[in-house]
Amino acid sequence: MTNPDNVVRALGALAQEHRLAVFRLLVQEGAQGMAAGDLAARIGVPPSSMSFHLAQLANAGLVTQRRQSRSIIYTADFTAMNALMGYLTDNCCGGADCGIEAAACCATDEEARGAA
Amino acid sequence: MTNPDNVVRALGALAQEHRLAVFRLLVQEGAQGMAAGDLAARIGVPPSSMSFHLAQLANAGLVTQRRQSRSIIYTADFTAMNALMGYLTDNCCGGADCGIEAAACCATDEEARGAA
DNA sequence: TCCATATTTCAGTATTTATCGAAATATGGA
DNA sequence: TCCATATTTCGATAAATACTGAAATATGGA
Repeated sequence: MTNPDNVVRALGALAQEHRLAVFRLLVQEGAQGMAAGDLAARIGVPPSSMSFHLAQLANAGLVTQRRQSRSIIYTADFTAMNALMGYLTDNCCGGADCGIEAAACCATDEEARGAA
Repeated sequence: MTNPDNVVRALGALAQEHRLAVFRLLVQEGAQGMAAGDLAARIGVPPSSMSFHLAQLANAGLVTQRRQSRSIIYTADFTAMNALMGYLTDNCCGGADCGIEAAACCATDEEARGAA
């Protein structure tokens, strides 16, 4: 996530009403995640549209997916999210002491997927 | 910056190679900021293109501008940037204790503009 | 006033993106 | 195997965005 292309792709993925809502929902769900169909119902878009949006988020590395029986569960990738925010604030104010903090949100993605 | 529309606009503004580079440059410049023409030269795009991109960033509230003689100096709006990041991580993991930190980067915008 | 510098607006074109119904694919269970 | 559920892919259309040269606007100084 440390190269401009990936960051642009991630920001572009989030720069859309429905995808932003999906991502925030997944961030709030945490490691549990949510199935594609549930997301479609919750956000209020047809399954095919949700699939399109989820593909963009996944392509951008912002969400991961796992199959659970017939459903595909999507989970926010917190590591990617933190890297994204770190990129935006990188070397803030030329490195002067200005109180910047690298946001560390939630568990790492490996933990979120229950890799334990 | 706390409503989805504004956030989408801000993310869309950053989701473009040149604008992302401009914003990061301004973040690194801090309160000093940089003139539109200098930005165009530094990024390597024609002045008219830079103007287009700066307008998008300004419209999204990510940068502010001030005139200094014949030049227009652009400065990153750190307050907006922090609000943006806060929006993405809002209620992370359902509010469970997961180590989330609201990133506080650099000075507030008022301070950055030298309102003292 | 006149000129040089700095930036923005305009116009036209090419590219990308969002949308969603219908059809295709994949899984689980009887 | 056959059916129901869950998701994705396809196809076509509408809308938004990026790009940049030329012209317009604004400022500062002689």
